Amino acid sequence: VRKLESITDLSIEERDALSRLPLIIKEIRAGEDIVRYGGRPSHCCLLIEGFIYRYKLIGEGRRQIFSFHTPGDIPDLQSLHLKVLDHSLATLTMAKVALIQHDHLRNLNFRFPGIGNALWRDTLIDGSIFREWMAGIGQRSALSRIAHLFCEIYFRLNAVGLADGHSIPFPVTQEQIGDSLGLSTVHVNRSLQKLRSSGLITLRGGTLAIEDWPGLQKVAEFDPIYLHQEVDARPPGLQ
Amino acid sequence: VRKLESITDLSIEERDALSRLPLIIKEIRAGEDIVRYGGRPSHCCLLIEGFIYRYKLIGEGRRQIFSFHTPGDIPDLQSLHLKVLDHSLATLTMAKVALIQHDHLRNLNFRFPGIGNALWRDTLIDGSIFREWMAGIGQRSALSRIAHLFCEIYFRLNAVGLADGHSIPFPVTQEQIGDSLGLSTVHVNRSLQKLRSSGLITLRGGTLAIEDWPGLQKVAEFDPIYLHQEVDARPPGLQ
DNA sequence: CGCGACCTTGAAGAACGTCAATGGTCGTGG
DNA sequence: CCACGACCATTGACGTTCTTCAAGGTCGCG
Repeated sequence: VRKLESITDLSIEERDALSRLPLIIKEIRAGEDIVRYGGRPSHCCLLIEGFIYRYKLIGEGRRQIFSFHTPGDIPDLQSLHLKVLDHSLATLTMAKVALIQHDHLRNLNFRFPGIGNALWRDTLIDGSIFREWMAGIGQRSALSRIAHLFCEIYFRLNAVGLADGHSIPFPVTQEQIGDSLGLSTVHVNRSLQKLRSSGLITLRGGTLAIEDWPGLQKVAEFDPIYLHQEVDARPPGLQ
Repeated sequence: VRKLESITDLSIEERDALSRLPLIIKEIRAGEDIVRYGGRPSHCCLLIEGFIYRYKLIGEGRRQIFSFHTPGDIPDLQSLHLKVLDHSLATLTMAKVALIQHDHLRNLNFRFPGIGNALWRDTLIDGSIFREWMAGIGQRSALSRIAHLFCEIYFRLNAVGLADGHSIPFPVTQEQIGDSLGLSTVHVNRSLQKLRSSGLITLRGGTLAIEDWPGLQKVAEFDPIYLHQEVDARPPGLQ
């Protein structure tokens, strides 16, 4: 649970206070909304297990996905300071989340500014990732965008120890990939085939395998600086 | 200078502490970088006068602009917690900025958690705007994107009292509009002509006039919820 | 007056979207 | 165990949006 802490920053024995936070554990089925656009949540949502994503509906039947989240993330930390939610949060797979009351978190921030800063930092990284996605959607080709998404997800999962060699779980449909990158399903499909036939990746049954990291990174123009990883920023596990 | 405070949140007489902050005032010519990608600034930059923008270079000769900033903004507040800058900051016009040392700000946050929270909130709104832009670039047509940009800028300028009736200063070239929305200059030009001939706007010599707010808002599908304006969120001045 | 920065215009083409149909896989229920 | 349906991946044909290239045109300024 407190792997969140090791991700963002080194804390002292204030992790003691963290571990005493009252949590409400909740299981949610795949494909359900957790909180909705316009809502005014009174809790934050720490992801313990599974995958979730954030999105917003635009006009008629169009959807933009902003981010995919992996265990340890608190995707709606922002609701601590923004009263009304400007997007929705939904599950990709079945997920286990821990709800934390805003009041408790605020109290914690007050008593331990170090924790507050770490959380603040976390929301800033969130923003940095948005910028990178924006740049990708605005400037990169479809092929490059998809490759970039794969690089990022692999990198992030690897950082929290959820990569298995050069493979990661990636339970995202082609439609969802399209909605996250501003592409149609059909075009995602065709681009994926190119990535596959170039021997860069394999993607099947919710598992993504990076077959050629340098090659993929080159197609993606992936530079992980925007993820602001604290520590060694170790290069992905494949040798 | 402390109009920043009225924007984000109501502060007590901690505005006293704010006004005692040591500032370094600096004037910068139009079209210059203030801080660069990869830098490790030790100051934050409060914009007092003029317009500036944030951007990142992608691949060969492509550029993504993330945001335009108006007086009162602190565009690189994030550098307080993220050591290395993942994008650049540059002036659109001549600008006057106040540099504030990180240490001083951190100290202030420590002594007045209320200020810290307000600043945090500010960075969260920043992130919210990124999400909206991302959605726009990913899902909206060129016409709609441009209209949306105009709505946002007008709305923000109006909120800080810089709108003059239905006109605002908008010293942005068509190339820069294109770079911010993921469009080519040529296409921006053609789309602008459509907006003009529909009688929605006029844009000349760095001044943008909204001729038909409801019409523009409709084309843009503009919903200001994402700007998280505190107060009455008064509708734009044109009655 | 002339130069540079910006806006405008036309034509051709690439990248990507839409529509529509087919096939694969998996879980569920008969 | 098999059949069915739901969901997802795949394919082809065709259309649109947007890009690229290239050439003027306008305006302000030294």
